Amino acid sequence: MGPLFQWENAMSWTDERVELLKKMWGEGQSASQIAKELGGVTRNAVIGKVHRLGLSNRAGATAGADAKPKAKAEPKPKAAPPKPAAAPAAEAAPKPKPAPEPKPVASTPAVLPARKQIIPAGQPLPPQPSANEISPEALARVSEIEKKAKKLTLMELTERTCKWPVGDPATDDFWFCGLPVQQGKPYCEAHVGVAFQPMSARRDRRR
DNA sequence: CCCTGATTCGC
DNA sequence: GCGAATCAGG
Repeated sequence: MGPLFQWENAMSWTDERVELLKKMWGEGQSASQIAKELGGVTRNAVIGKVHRLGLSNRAGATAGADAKPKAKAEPKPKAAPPKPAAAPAAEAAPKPKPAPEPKPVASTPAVLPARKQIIPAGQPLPPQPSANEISPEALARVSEIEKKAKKLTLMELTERTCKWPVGDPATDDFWFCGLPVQQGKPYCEAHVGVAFQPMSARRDRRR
């Protein structure tokens, strides 16, 4: 018995796994994401497989014409093998780069510098979500993630932890989200959603 | 620091 | 064929 999904005894590159790999890679997913999804493999493994499959170039998969003007990685002369450098010299392909990731273009300079006058130093700053109508869905998401929040203290925050404050700083029911931040952002994905509003859902409610 | 893919080479 | 180690760039 063991009706659970088998790891094929060795996580080999089965047809299905390869298909998923191709699918995700085609969708622009990163190797690490694919590896995580597949499980049992590292991103290196994924990248290696991707190359072996010959779909290294996501944007320039021009079959039959592999352009590799890059010949790096050779600071380790272990044997100094001969390198028949091919000279493709065919760089005229514009980079379409589908970019499946929606970029709401947050022009907002973060929410941090509110009143630098009262901020001693090294204090993250409390955004304080309010006076704003956030999407109900976003709020719901936030409420949900707050349950999973790590509830870190100010000192426990790092560059990679969500700095979204929850609760009242004057009470002991105050903590920071602490979930993994979205790269480049000070908050986790959910909180980024409410922190950076692309300006919408703004109903001019004139009483 | 984190991330990304690219490449090499021993297995 | 596989993927860890390494490299290189963002």
